[in-house]
Amino acid sequence: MPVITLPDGSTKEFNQPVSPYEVARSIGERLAAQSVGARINGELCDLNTPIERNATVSIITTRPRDEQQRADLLMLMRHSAAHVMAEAIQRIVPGAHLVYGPPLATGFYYDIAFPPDRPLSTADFEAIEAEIRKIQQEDRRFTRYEMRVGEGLAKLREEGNKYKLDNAERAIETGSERLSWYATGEPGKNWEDLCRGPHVPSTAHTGVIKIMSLASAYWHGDENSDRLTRVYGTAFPTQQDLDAYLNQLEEARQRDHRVIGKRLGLFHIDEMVGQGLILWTPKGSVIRNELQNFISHELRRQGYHQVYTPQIGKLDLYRTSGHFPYYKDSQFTPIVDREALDALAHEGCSCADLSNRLEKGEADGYLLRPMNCPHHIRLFDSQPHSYRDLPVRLAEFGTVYRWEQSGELNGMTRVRCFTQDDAHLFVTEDQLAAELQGCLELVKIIFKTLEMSDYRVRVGLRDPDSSKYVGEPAKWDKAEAACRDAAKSLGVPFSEEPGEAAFYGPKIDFVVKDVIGREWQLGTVQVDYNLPERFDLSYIGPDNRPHRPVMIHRAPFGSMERFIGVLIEHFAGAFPLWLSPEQVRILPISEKSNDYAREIASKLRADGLRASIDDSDERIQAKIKIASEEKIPYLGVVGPRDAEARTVSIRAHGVQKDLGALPLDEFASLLLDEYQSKGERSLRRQMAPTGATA
RNA sequence: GCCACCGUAGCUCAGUGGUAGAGCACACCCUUGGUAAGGGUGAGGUCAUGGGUUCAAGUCCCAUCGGUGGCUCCA
Repeated sequence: MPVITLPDGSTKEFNQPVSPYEVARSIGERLAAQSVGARINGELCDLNTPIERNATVSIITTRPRDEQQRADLLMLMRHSAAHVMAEAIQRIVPGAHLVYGPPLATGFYYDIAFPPDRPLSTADFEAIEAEIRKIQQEDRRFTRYEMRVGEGLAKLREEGNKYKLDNAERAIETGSERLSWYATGEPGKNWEDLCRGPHVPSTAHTGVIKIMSLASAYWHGDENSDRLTRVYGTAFPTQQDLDAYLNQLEEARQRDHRVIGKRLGLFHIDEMVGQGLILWTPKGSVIRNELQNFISHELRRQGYHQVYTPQIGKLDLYRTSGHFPYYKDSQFTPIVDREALDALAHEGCSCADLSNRLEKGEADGYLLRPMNCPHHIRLFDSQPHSYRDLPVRLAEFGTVYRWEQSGELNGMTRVRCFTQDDAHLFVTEDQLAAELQGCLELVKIIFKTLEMSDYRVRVGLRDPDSSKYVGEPAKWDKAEAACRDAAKSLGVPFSEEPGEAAFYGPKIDFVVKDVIGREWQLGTVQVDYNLPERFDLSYIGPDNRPHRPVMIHRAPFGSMERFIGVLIEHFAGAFPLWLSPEQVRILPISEKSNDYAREIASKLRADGLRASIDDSDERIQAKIKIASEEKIPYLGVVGPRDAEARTVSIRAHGVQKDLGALPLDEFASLLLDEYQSKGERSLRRQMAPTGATA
């Protein structure tokens, strides 16, 4: 006799097992008609899952009441939409083998193995979507049936889809005692798919489905395994929901740093220079310089020493550090000097030989540096150190070079040459905790100054099953504990992720999302017991004996390129005053005021502001429009009235109106205050106290 | 690197085998206008590059280069 507890706390008793659908019907026919699934004791289930014991039941309908219900609805709908799409695809390409089709936060995908002679193309989308609509109109019920493990495996073997067989075996490994299928309609007669569910009641409940894109994916994510075609789609309850989503995607695209970077002329990537190599325009360079000055200032306060080291070093250096053997495939090829190369050529050494010898250390060369740490380590080690010297903190805006795979390159966020705001701290065991915290503090200062709050913190630990890490487990344990403790002291939630450590040590990463939802690691702080070992670093302790220092690698911005890429998206190109390439533009109403405008602009420039003037013969409306599109923070409009009164009429970016006039000197000093304070939009606030905003 | 798609004027894009287009930007002229685009004229393209098919290629095929979305990788 199950007693069903509903979300409002009320209960209903039934004298036989019931389904959520029947529970819904007992409440009202309309509810039942809108129902698509349920949470039974918190678990997402089919609408007709039998409930035999007392349970709490929450009905999921097409009219969600809260975020959780909406998420559940979308999950059910999209998971089911993936089936409908797969059925449609198999109607069009009968030889396609299904692999795996999960729902996602923004839609769903289905990995499918297509016959080599019939790959899927975007040209097929229209036909597939037409089939999808047919299947939806057929309104067939999602029908679940189960089999015992042995029986089920036999069925799958007979069907000859190795992928599904593999899915089943994996399910069994994780403890499933039965295998389940969902037919869209009648089992044995209609289309079906091995699937744990749950699903909506019928194909008519799968919402508005749109196929989004094609991609390739490796089976089990293993690049040596089969290459599958991943078909991405999405589904929403209504056309309006879908349109809103597509609209949102388009808006995100307009915020994309690659789009804004081009439109505002912040950086340039040139085919002739090379893939993944950023050319910083004068405007982009202003932003980078401001950020570097900002961080340099913080570093001086925290007792860092700035150093310069070369972009290149001997291969042996990176053999010692481990970078060369470990990351050989993602570095630029070593540079072998001319004499050595001539000699090798003379003895008939082939390219393969050379590569082999370089790898074995039988030939030497230079490497464009993939990391700055080896240089800093050698600099540290060039002098004997007493414990009294420590911590030694060496900082450098160090440019590094990495051969990223061409398919990975992405605007400023994934490049082949980038500059880290890098530093290496050489500390005693006792100093480690405090120094780690100091590093995290720095990252926090940066994120706060730039009003970036939407980030997550990841503590990257080693994967105990992997052999890719160097060093003794005991040291790893110590280092991981230090990272965990430091992260705790940060006061924000963090996740511990095994397998995310660097090869030489664990790390604390700050991860942000770009406009299309991809995650990028920015700031990072890493504890390293291993490189000091490899380079045999030491300092003399109070006991007059040598001790091994611990190293901290840290880069609060991460890479200047990536950080600024993300920053462009964060501000949608409308930078705060201190970062704006052009801070203020003076707009004369007509040619008659050009002289006064020039006078103002040169005064502002003399005060240290980045000021320009628009003395084109456009009308003032056009000048404002143009400046607004260029996202200039402040505009000074001047006409004869202002010239007479020695004032400037002010506009702020994102504020749709004239903020009134200020005397020239006052305007300049307010701008300077705002510039120096970084981030406070004080002038705008002062001029528009009613809270006019973007 | 892999799969799919894309590459036409500085930018955004139209152009399905038969004489290369539009808007914006740019140059010049008119306009001297007080808060989100005044008007006119003009210049600008070996249609990414190289091959091929064809009487004829921006358009079809192949290769290369570059980009986009994913996958894999990311010190």
